[in-house]
Amino acid sequence: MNEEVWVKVIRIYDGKISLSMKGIDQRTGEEQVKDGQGRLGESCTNGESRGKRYGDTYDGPPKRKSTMDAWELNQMRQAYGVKRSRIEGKRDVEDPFAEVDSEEEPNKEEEEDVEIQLNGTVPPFLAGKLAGNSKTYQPQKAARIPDGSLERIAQNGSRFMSDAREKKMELRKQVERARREKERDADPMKSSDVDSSAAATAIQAWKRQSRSATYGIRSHKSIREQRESLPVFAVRDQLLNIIKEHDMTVIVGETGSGKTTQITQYLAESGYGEKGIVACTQPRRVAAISVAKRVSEEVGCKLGDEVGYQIRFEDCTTTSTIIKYMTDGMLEREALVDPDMLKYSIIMLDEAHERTVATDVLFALLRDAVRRRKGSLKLIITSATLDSSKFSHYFDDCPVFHIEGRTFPVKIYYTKQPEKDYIEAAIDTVMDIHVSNPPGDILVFLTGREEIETCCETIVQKMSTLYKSDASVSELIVLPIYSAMPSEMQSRIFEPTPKGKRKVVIATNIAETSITIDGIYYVVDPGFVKVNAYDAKLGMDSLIVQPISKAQADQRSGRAGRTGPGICYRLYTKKAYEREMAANTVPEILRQNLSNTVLMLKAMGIEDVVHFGFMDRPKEQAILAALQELYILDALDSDGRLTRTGKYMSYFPMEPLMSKTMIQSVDFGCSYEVMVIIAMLSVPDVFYRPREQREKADKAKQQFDDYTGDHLTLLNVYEKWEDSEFSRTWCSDHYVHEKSMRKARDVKIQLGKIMGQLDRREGRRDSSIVSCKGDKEIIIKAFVSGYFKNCAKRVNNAGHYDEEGTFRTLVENTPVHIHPSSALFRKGGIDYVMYHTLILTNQEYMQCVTKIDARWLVKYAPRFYKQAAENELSLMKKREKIEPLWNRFDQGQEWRLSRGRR
DNA sequence: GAGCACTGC
Repeated sequence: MNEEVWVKVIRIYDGKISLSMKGIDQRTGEEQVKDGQGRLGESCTNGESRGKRYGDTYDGPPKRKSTMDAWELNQMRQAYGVKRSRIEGKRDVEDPFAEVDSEEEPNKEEEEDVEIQLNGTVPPFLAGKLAGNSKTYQPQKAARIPDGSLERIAQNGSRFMSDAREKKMELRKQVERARREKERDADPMKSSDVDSSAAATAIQAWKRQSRSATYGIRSHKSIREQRESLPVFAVRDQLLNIIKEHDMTVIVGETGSGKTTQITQYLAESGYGEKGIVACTQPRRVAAISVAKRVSEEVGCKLGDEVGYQIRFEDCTTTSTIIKYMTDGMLEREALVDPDMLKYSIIMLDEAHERTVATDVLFALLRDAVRRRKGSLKLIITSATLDSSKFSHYFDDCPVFHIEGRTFPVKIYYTKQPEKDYIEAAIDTVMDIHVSNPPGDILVFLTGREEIETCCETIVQKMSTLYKSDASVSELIVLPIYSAMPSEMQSRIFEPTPKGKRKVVIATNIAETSITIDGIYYVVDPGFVKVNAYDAKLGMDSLIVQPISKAQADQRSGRAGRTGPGICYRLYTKKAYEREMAANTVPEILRQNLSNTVLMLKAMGIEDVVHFGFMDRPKEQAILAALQELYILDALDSDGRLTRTGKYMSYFPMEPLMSKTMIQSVDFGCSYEVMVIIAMLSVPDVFYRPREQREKADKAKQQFDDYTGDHLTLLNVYEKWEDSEFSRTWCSDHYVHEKSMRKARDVKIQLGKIMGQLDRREGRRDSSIVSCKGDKEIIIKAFVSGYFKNCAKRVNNAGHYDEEGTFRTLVENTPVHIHPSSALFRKGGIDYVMYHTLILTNQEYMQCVTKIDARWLVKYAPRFYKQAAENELSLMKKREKIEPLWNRFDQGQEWRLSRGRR
């Protein structure tokens, strides 16, 4: 009588086995689940309670539904042994993801044996173009002579640093040993804190220096006197004439010329403000805010009235705003909705020589807008001396206007011989300056946090022995600064130096442009910088130490001449400067993943991205890789045109993988959770880990760890912070960066707003932001549907489970490892993982890792993955014979996986 | 059992 068909489902998850029954009730047509004891569970085909899609017009990825459904139907048929028509009738639901929340999935028994293969997706519009070249893709290098002394030093690194590192390791081992012995002997109630050990306190000595804050020197001149004393004032009329006669002008304004604050005012005064807004872009937010503040004081208005600023989370402008300072990224996003820049009568791209990606994109967009608007839009580009002719040529051979700067002369010293060890040389130079030169603070440029800390410690140690042997030596205050440092500590470098003492600031690149410190008379420049070299083929970031460019070297030495004549000690030879250094730093756009930029261009209606009018065109392969990525994400169709999904993705200010995940999460019914996690992923690392308190910090982090991995760990952190009512003390108690958390909250709010805009666009009445209420698996599945490209399997070279913990990426088969900071580090029972980024340091590491079920890849990325057929060899076994490729060679059969090695 | 230049939307 009862025609129910029940199937036994064995579920192996996290090492536990559960047994349940699954079937279809013939009377109701509902799918049902029984637990191991035969009790009836909740129906699981009903997708209604899940989040809804963007209304009924959402068309989704065109081929996905059918492919996926076919596969699923097949699986169900095999598992259930039910007639085709019956299941298909049941599966005929609107929502392609109706099944995603089912507790049990068919075919669980095969979980351990799933093999995943790449489909070898090549976008039809790129067929043939990807051939071969990608193998030869090399990231650009800054140094001109690869075998020069600088490049050699950069590659070998500092011997001093490695020795210091070894010593510290040894010290830590000793401390650890002592701690263990103490624990064994003494009573366990007594805390044996590593932090209080003598060794640690010695290292700590320099950190305890602190001083009361008193700020800067105020000028006694009136605002008008100050304005008229600036070099740019002398050429005011001349400059306005040139701008009047030409649509585009390049201005070479040296530091201290007053161009940033004055030119906008001149333009407003001469009537440009009546036809539209006078805009001025800055590469950094702090610059936009502080300049706007200064100018509003000069104009004598409230900030936000006639003079305002706009940055990502803050729009301080009104309808009466005439002069607007903004970040370049902000203007770039405005170009999405208003490519002709109709709001503006004149736009000044300030600090253009810094060549941020946003400025580079704006170069081409604004040049076109100026040409289209025929005289009603003007463009000013400010640049350093070195590129002015290149800039002029690019902007239709426009005039170049020079404004002298107001800085003091800087005497430059080079070393006679290349320095063997730049850290040691830097330390010695600082000590030398302090002992034998007249007063004036010192600024040292190093490449990273570790170098800076070691350098600080060594100088403090050396100084303390010096004080003892020579009482006449004045005190040297040692101050580190780098971006990842908490802001309270950063502000210490601005405190004026007490009389009779000297300050040495040891900084990264942050002091090159972002931060200006008063009172610097001496600059020590070893000539190196840490840069990100992005490998487009592997999708891997790596931080490498490189020689700086001439422009950078000059920028650094210029930092000594801001308050008086200064001296710059370059720890390299004059020959190295002249012959080995590149003239300019390689623009960011040539070193970066371009998928977000390409998506924006496509969203602006620019079809031929490869031939877009960049000033420095990125390598074709980098653009093609971006196009391919966008195609895989369904942001582009098979002709390379923007899809609806792609359009929606472009509304989000983040990389495409994230925006895709965000959009997909609505269908999965967990958009709230995904929104929080994405916000957390788009801010700098939230976990604070001072090196003297590592163990405490690690313990604090473990409280948040989720067994599935780091994505849900981040969610935990945010929710706990929210529970604490966004408390600052909660952050410091749990070793969490408050600055990052607050930014994450801002991003979350912004994401919510964008989602709301999408809802309105789709005419939806209910919000698409829905919570899955603790269903972890759904959240991870949503991420898989966007991040399927970033997955790895735990296998060794021979294709077996790797005992050492090596994974291999599914796309390029690159060996990678779980980063020690991950919640999954050294955890067993993990076959497949999804990661957020790859970073190359000592090893290739996956950062932010979560374990996944391999079949989700086939289910949610059917265009990209397929399950290996039973009669085929294991993919890993085949790798011994076959080269896995995204078939770049054979246009005719581009859906085939790989090509035999002949 | 290890290491995170710097921005921006």
